Amino acid sequence: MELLKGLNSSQREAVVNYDAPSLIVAGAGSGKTRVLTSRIAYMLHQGVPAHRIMALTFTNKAAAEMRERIGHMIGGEQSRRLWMGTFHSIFLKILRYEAARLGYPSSFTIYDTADSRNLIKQIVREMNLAEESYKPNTIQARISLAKNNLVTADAYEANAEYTTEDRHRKMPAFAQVYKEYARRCRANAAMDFDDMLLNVNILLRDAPDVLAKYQERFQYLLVDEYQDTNYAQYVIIRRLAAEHSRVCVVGDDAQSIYSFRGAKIENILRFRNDFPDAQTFKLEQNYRSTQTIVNAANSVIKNNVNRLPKESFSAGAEGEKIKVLKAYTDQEEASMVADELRRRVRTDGAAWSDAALLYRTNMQSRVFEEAFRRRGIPYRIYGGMSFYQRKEVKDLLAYMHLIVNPRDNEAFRRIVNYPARGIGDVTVGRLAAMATARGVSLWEVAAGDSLQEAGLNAGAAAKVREFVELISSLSASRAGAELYEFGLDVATRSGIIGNYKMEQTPDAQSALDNIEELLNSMQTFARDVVGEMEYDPTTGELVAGEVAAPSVADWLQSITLLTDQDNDAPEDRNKVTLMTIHAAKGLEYRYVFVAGLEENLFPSAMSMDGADGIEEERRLFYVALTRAKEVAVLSFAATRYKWGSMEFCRPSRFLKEIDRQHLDATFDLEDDAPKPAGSPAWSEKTPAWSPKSSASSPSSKMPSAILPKTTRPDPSRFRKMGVRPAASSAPSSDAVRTVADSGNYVVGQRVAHSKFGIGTITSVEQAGNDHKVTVDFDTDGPRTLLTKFAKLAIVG
DNA sequence: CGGACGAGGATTTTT
DNA sequence: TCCTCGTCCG
Repeated sequence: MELLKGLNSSQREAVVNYDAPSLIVAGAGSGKTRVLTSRIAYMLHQGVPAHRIMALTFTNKAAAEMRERIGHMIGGEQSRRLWMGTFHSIFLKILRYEAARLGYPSSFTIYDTADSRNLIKQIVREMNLAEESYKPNTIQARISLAKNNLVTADAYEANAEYTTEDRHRKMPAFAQVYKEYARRCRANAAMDFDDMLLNVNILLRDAPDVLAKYQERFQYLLVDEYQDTNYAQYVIIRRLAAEHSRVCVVGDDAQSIYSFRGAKIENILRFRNDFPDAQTFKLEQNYRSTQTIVNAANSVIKNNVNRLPKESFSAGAEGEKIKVLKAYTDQEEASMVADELRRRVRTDGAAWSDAALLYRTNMQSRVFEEAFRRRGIPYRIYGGMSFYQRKEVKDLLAYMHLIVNPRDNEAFRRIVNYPARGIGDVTVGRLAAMATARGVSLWEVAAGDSLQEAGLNAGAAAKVREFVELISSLSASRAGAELYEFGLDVATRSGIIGNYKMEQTPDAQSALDNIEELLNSMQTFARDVVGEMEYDPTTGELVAGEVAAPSVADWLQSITLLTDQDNDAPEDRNKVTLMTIHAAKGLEYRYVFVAGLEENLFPSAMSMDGADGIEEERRLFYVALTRAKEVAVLSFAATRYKWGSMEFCRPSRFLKEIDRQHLDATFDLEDDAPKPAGSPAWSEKTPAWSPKSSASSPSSKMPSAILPKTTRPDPSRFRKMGVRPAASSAPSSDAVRTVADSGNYVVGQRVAHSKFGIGTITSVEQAGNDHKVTVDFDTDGPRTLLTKFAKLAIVG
């Protein structure tokens, strides 16, 4: 049969035996995605209705790719009806649909990590707790851990073990903070990431009819990257599968790298206990990498105790030995890596995009950026500040959130005085006091007629009313308007655009670029969604036909869980990829460079106090190595700058764990005497879900997302295309100004956009001081753009 | 009330 | 080193 062609025998077994619980243990590069997509396609082919299948993936990108591949195999009509996505995005749909059962409006807001940390900070302040011992990050991590283990605030408070532990950790009031946090989220009609999973569990536990409905609906469950699911996700699966589902989980215990986020490797280790009649399929042949790389990776991972027996092998070429680069400083490391990379790519005639540089922490990227830039090596960085976490984007989104969900107090606070409109802390404090007293939202107080009673003077009250007026009128205009029009309306009338335009700085311009990008995404979304079929989440039946016009709420929903990936901008092609190893999961490159192989960096210092921690770091190293198809190069430095001061480093123990026969090192690793191994004694009686002491100081940064460092158009592009930059709101040369002011935007004019390419203007409209033009792009279709954003260039 | 400036603190990984 | 928070002044 066509679908099974080219599969090896174990892959084929894993595909055709779809009617019983299955554990597919898939080593790195073993064709896991292929098996998963083939299995689904095969099921569809055998007559399983698409709407009976739920496939859970680790990222949205993975889901999109699988959907596309299945579409090719079996047809888009069916693949579109599959429920495929991350736990969060799939269950968000169900949560919106069933929100009422949980006492939420279906328009509830989703708080990202920054939102929830702000709220925690505020609560700690309000409760007058010592900020030294109640660090927001610590609190957040602990709340997250509790939720991931399905411990609600009330359950937490009632558990003496937890509260005793909190007293020891000098946070006796933690349970109260947790309770208040949960209360406030609910009052704001908001859920954080962890709430989504927790609430799904509550829903499935407390609403038997809902449970039965979805059990009936989803009779086939597939879970990818099962080794990285947490307890909450595990219970969801068990609940849904309890009636008659066939669960198929796919994963590799050797690649479990998310325990800091609550992932439980035990889920995959114990699958066969949970489903005693499960069949196991092992995919051990690695089709990705050379024998050297696979064997080297095996030699490292065998140092882990906690693992499923499995030996992956490669039938490919033996390949080059793994080169190890030793540098004296982190700067030199960057230079050596950059030189080596350039040499490889050039001599092999490879593309820059064939190479990736992986590191343990985001902060390591900086020196490499410099080294690459100096050599003119094109690169792109995944990670760092995500697009959706930029201030200007969050501000604009806060307006939309407040409009969609007026109960969202956090959104209210964020924008009530941004851009500055004279509503200060004192005023907000008075509003908040009354809101608390009356048990209503800030918005309700602000929009009510008790401003005077709240203690506001006439001036403050007038400003608040003006703000209320603004939001109300924006809210009213949303009904008739197109998505993009509405977004533009918000950005303009809120004063955000004007505010940045006044600044006339590069930062402000970049903020404007980002706002434009956001507005463009509304346009793209609207265009993509219109005409899509709409299906009932419960039955999978076609609802009312095609989606006519998406709402703001639809759009917000689509972006809240959109984190990274997806943003494959065309200008990012043929560049070296720089990213953390975590971000590299699931990807592959011909050349992989892994930098910073030093004790306390990789393995990270934070992981040193337990055997589990080191094993996870080792798995992370395993993941890093197995990203390489042909060549792996490892590097480390003897000294490294940290917080401005120099530190000495020893080579990572992982280097020594690699079988020497696979290494090409011009020096003796043993020269640098390894530190005595960390004591393996870790506490025996921590509660199953309880954080180890180290787990409570998580990062304050939340990187993710891949955006090019700057989104500014590269001027050289214009030169090459024989065009010149047009209207710019930034200070610009006279020549440029002339182009803009002389109204060169006329119908029929050919123009270039840094992202959408070249197109023809089909309409021009005056919009205040600016022009609103519609451009029919040659490759990308028609779009409405504002010339004030200054990304259009006149061609010719 | 809002902006500018200075000091001090922080860095593991992210759906 | 860089970013965030707090304080001070207009």
